[in-house]
Amino acid sequence: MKGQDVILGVLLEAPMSGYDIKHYFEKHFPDMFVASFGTIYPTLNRMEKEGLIEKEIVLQEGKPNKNIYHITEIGKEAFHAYIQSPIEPKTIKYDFMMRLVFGRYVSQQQLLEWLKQELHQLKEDLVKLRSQDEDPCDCYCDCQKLALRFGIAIQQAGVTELENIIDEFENFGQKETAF
Amino acid sequence: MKGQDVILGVLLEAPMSGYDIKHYFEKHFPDMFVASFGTIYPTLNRMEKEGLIEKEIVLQEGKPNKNIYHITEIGKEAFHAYIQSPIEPKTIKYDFMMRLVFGRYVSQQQLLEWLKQELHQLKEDLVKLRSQDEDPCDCYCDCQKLALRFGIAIQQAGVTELENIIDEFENFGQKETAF
DNA sequence: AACCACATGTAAGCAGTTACATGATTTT
DNA sequence: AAAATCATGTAACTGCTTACATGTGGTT
Repeated sequence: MKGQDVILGVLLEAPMSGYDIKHYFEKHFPDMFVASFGTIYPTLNRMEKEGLIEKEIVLQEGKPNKNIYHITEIGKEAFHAYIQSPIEPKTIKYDFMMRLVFGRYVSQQQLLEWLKQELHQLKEDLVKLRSQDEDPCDCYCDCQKLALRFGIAIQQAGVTELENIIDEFENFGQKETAF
Repeated sequence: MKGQDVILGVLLEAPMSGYDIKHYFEKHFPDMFVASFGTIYPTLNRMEKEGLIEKEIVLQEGKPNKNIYHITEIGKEAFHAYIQSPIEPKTIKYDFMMRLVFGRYVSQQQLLEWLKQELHQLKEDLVKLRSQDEDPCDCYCDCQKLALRFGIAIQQAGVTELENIIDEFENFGQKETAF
């Protein structure tokens, strides 16, 4: 799964600009895929050259022009090649987890700060996912609801466990260093 | 967090070869960090040149020689620079989740297969984590136990939710297409 | 006979990031 | 006056992957 595959997937739903695509990613695929403009724009240009997508320049007043891309037949074929390929194993780079593993090399205060920081982040993400789940504007198909539900379950578990860990830490852990 | 930082972290615990480091990663950091030999060996060579680590060649009989690396003072400083830098946001590339989102473009059979496949994978990973948690040979510090506990909680939630989803799918979902 | 574990390494390539450049409009 | 939103793009770089090369000894 690379940028191209995900871009084709969203263009299958509706024609969009690179700018739109990035915001679509951020809204609908948090914790699934990240892409910066530096990836999206060059990828779109390459895809257009290869005939996977076609550009339509939309003139706007007071705003820069938009390049609206729509998927071609060749693009649809490329998407189906992806969707029928074997699922790639997930890859995670979870710095917070690494910090935990290396926790013995920092102070208890530092560790607690990290825990609280991560909890804050997880909670924020969870709120986003839930609001998306309840939003009737995004007319999700059942599959998208499934993905959302799966994501929420995992996120919720992370929040709960972190809360427990922080609780224990504040009630027992800190004392060990304090005395 | 890049390869170098994690390598320094494990060398802080014990001197190791590149081969050992990879296996250490796989055992202790599943779902946190992945690195292939193609990353590890060149990184180790670069780090040696920069004076972060030092090599000791251990001759072995019947086996190839080993390059055992140990961390230097400069290496320890580099590790502390990492551990005191702000935590990087986690990055995930979760193909399975993407497939779910794009699920409407495939058959119900395909979707169910994906769900079962992912459940199998998650369960396998969970078993690994649990066996590590119970293994007294790896004398973990409290922080490592915390990391493990956090990882297990998330993994367990994924397994449970997927099982529910598959259950519902087999009892209701399939009928819609079958009749 | 084939394959896996042990052990290290190189070369080519790729996907993606960061930082920069441009520039109007709207909000704080 | 400053910052954010809208909108696209390039150039330099980096971190990593894939595939290959090499070779012994033990297992199936």
